[in-house]
Amino acid sequence: MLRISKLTDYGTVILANLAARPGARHTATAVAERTRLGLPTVSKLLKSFHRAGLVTSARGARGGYQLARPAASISAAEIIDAIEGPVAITECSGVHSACDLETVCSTGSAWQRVNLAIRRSLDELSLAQLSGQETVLAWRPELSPVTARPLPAVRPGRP
Amino acid sequence: MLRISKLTDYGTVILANLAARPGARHTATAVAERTRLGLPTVSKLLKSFHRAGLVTSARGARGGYQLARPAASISAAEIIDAIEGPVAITECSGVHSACDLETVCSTGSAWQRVNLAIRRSLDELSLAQLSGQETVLAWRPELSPVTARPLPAVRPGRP
DNA sequence: GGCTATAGGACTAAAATCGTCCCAATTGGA
DNA sequence: TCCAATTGGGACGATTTTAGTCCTATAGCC
Repeated sequence: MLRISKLTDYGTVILANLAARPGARHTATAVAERTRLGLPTVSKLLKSFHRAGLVTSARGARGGYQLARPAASISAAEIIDAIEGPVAITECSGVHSACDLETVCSTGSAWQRVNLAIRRSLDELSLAQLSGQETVLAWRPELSPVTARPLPAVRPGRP
Repeated sequence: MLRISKLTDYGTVILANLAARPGARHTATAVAERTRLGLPTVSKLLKSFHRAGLVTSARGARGGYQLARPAASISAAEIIDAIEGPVAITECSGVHSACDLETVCSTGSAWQRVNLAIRRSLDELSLAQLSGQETVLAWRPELSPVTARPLPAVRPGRP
């Protein structure tokens, strides 16, 4: 366990999809088609990303979304934050803890260190890396239309 | 988000409690009283720890549990594994992945690295550290009977 | 034999997550 | 100017996960 939610996982797929053509505007519908995810889901996630400032949007006809910044400068931590809120493996380990006995709670401070370590590795992982634009181990574009994601069938339970 | 479950959190409290007197045998009832957790919950968690080999047990009258190993050699990763199963932040990032297109999925391999980083920091954190036997920042024993946990009131929703 | 414990699993209740839908606001073009 | 396309925000229901309880069986001590 200790996993990111499915929504976050979808989110990375969606952002990776936008990252494939950073200059263009992408409608939620188009992204949904390319990723094989449900339109409502894609739409919802793009809204979250917009609120978090990771994508820019344009309304109306000819509207759509695009990355607000280069994929290399968007971190996995930001993606997770946008959808699930700040990373905190225990109640006490977040930045704004509800637990005011924290200074007394040695268990808490130990978890804090783990939390920081996780946070750090999440900060260091960029969308560019997640989308396979960097350090690609195996890249076979003929297997996926836009991103390097596996085919829909291998991810059971997709919408 | 990205947090361990409440049960796992309780689990560390329980193990820290056992670690306070490693030589003695502790009944589930006694641990429940000292930790202020519900007996059924404590009992269930101790069973899980027993199955995972983290504690030894003795049945019958005068029975009880005790740590199978020194607290310094039990890692946070083992505790989480015992209760939640192996750490894997995405479907694909576990050791035995269900996704056989993994070699094609560059997104997956990037998450794998994060997963390993998390795993590593969890491996390096010992129960001794979690229970405040090492690197204690603030230790005020008068505030807690056995462990360095905060008082019950500060953790809303405990059983 | 009777008391005290753990062992294992079934079961219920509560909570978080996921996915969908609806309607308002905005923009471009016929 | 009106219509079609598109995002913005939130409400809602369904599903899944997580928590917590309970019951019965088994094992050891006195």
